[in-house]
Amino acid sequence: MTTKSTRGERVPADRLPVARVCVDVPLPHLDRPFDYLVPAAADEAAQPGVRVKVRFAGQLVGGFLLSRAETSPHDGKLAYLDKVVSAEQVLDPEIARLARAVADRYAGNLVDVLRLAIPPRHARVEAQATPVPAGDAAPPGPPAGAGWDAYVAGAAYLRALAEGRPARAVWAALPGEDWAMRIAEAAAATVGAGRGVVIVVADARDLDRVDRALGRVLGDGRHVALNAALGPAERYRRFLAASRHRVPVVAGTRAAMWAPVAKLGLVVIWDDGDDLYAEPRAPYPHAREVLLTRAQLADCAALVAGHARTGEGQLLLETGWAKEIAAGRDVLRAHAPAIAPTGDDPQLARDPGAAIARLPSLAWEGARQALQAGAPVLVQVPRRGYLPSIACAECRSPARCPHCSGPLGLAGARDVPVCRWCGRAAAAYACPACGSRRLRASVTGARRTAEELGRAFPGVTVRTSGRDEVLDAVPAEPAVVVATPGAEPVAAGGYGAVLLLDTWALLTRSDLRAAEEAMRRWLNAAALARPAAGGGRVVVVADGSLAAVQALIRWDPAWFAARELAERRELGFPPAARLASVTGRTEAVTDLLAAARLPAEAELLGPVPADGDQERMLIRVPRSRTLPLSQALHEASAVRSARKATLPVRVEIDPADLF
DNA sequence: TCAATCCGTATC
DNA sequence: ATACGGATTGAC
Repeated sequence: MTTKSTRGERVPADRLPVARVCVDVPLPHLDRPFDYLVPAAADEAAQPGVRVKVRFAGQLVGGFLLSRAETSPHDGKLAYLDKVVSAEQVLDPEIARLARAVADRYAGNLVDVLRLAIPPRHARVEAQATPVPAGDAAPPGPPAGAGWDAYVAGAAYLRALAEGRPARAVWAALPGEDWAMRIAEAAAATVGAGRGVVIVVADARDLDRVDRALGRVLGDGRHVALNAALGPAERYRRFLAASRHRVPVVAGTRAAMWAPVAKLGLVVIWDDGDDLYAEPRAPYPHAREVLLTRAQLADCAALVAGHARTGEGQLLLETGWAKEIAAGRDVLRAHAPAIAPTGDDPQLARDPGAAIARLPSLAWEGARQALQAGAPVLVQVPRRGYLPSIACAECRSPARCPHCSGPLGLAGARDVPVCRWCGRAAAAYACPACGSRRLRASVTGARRTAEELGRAFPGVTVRTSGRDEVLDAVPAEPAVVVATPGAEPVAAGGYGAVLLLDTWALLTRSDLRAAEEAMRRWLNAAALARPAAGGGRVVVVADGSLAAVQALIRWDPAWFAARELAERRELGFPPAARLASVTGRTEAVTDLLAAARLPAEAELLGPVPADGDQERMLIRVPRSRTLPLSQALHEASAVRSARKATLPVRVEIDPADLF
C-alpha cells in the first residue's frame, strides 16, 4: 500500500490525480478538505473512504480520503499523499455526507464526527476475512408482521417497508409488547425489499433483546450487534462485517447509528427519550437527530419507537414528517394494567425514620395480592444524586423564572431563588399555580428500599436491580424486585404489581424534561405488568392530579407529549425552539460571542455560573434558524482558533443538561 | 544594502 | 505543531 519511492520519482496518477482529504486536525478553522496529489503507484488503493497519511503543516497526520478529482481549486502547489494506510474503504459515502450534515448542525468539525462514526483501525482484524457473524442459530421464525396488526397503521407500515418505501413513523408500543420482536419484524420486511437496516437502542440489555429477536426472525448471520462494551478488535471486526456489506442489519447502542449498511432502507430508535442517546463527546450529537438526518439524506424509512413519546417525537407528528402508529383504545384496554395513584405525604417521605410510611396502604395491598397470586412485584425507586431544585411548598409546581422560564435554584446559603439560566434573582417569587410564596428543596431518592420492603413482606424473596448489578429477567414466582429506572428486569408472564415510589424526587428535578422523563420511566416500568384482566396493577405514589400521573393512568403518552410540546412552545424550549449553550471562562465566552454573527432573532440568556470558574450563556433562536446559529458559532470558534485563543469554549446545540 | 531575526498567518 | 513570508532591525 505504501506509495513511498525514491525522492523526486513520484508522478501523479493519470486519471483523477487530486485527492480531497479530511485531515485529522480538530481545529475549527481547518474544518475543510485539503487537496493532495495521488502518486501513480497509489492510484488503485486511493479510493474514497480509505485512511491516508499526509504531510500537513510539516507534520505527518492521518486523514480520510473523501473524493478524487481531476483538478484542484487550490492555487499553491499540491503535496503528495504520504501513504494510503490501507485500501479498506471505512468511510462510506453515505456516512461522509451524514457526518458533514451532523457537524454543520452541531457547530462542530467533520473530523470530530468521523471519530465518533468510525472505530479505530485494527490491522490484524482487517487482514482477516470477515467471518460470518455469530448469532442465535435458529431457523427464521414466525411469519413477519402479525404482531403489528394490533396497531392502527401497523400493517400498512410493514407493507410500506416490504415495498421499500420511505415510510416514517412514531410508534407508541403497547404495554407488555414484545417490542424487540416487532422491530425485528420491521427489519425483516425491509431486508425482504433488498434494503439495509440500522437499529439503535439505549443500553446493552435492550441490545440483547433485539439481538435475540433478530436472530429468531432473520436467521443466522444476517445481522451484527455493535455494543459499546466490545473490545477494539471485536468492535472493528463487526464494523467491517457491516462496512463490507456482509450483513444487511446492524443493531447496537449509540455508536451503531453510524454503521454503514448497503442501500439503507430503515433506521430505528427505541425509547428515544433515554438520556444515553446524548453523545458526551464533541460535537455532542443526539442519536435521534443523527438517525432522522440519516433517514432524510438517504430518503429511507424511519421508526421512532417507545412506550413513551418525547416532545421531539410529537413534533415529528405535528409537522407531518412522520405518521403515528398506535393502538386503538379497545386494544389498549386489553393490554394495559389497572393503574391507580395514591397520594404520598411529603412530611413522611422526608422523615428517615418513617420507613414503611413510604409504602402507602394501596401500594402495600397491591403488592400483597400479587404475591399471594404467585406473581412477582416490581418496585421502582429513583436513583439518588439529582440536582437539588426548588418547587412550590404548597402545590409542588417546579419554580420557574418569571423572566425566561428557566429553573430556579437556591444559590449559596441564602434563601433568594436565582434562575439557573439567566441569573436573575427572583426575590419576590410567588407560585403562578397557587400563589404561595413558600418554596422547598426537593429530596433525593433512598436506596434502603430493599431492606424496608424485606421487613414489610416477611418471608418473600427481595431482589435488587440497579446500576451495579442489572438483572435481565426474573421468573414467574412471588418475589419483590426493587429496581432503579432503566434497570427493571422483564418478568416471565409479567409482574402482578408494579409500584412506582418516591416519584417526588423525579418530578421536582429542575431539569427541563423532568415530567417527560418521569413519564417515560413510569411507562417503561408499567409496561412490564400483566394486563388488568390478568390481575396486573400499577400503583403510582404521586398526586393523581398531576398531568404526568393522569397520562399514566389513562396510558396516554400521545396526550402528554402534545401537552409538553405545547408548553415548550409557550416557554420557548426545545424542541419548539433551538437553544445553544456556550460554556467557558468569562473572557472566552465574551470573546466568542463578540466574534459570532448571530441570526437577528437570537436571544441571549445569561450568564450563569457553571462548573469551576466557568460561566454559561444560552442562545435561543426559532427552529428554522438552526443552521445559521450553528454556522455563526462554528465560524466564531474558527476565528478564535485561528488566533490561537487558548481558553477553551464548549459550544453545544440543544444541550442535554438544561438543568 | 544585506542578512539575521521577529511576528503573524496558513497549513493542500 | 511547523514552515513560510513579510516586516523589522542592526551592522557595514
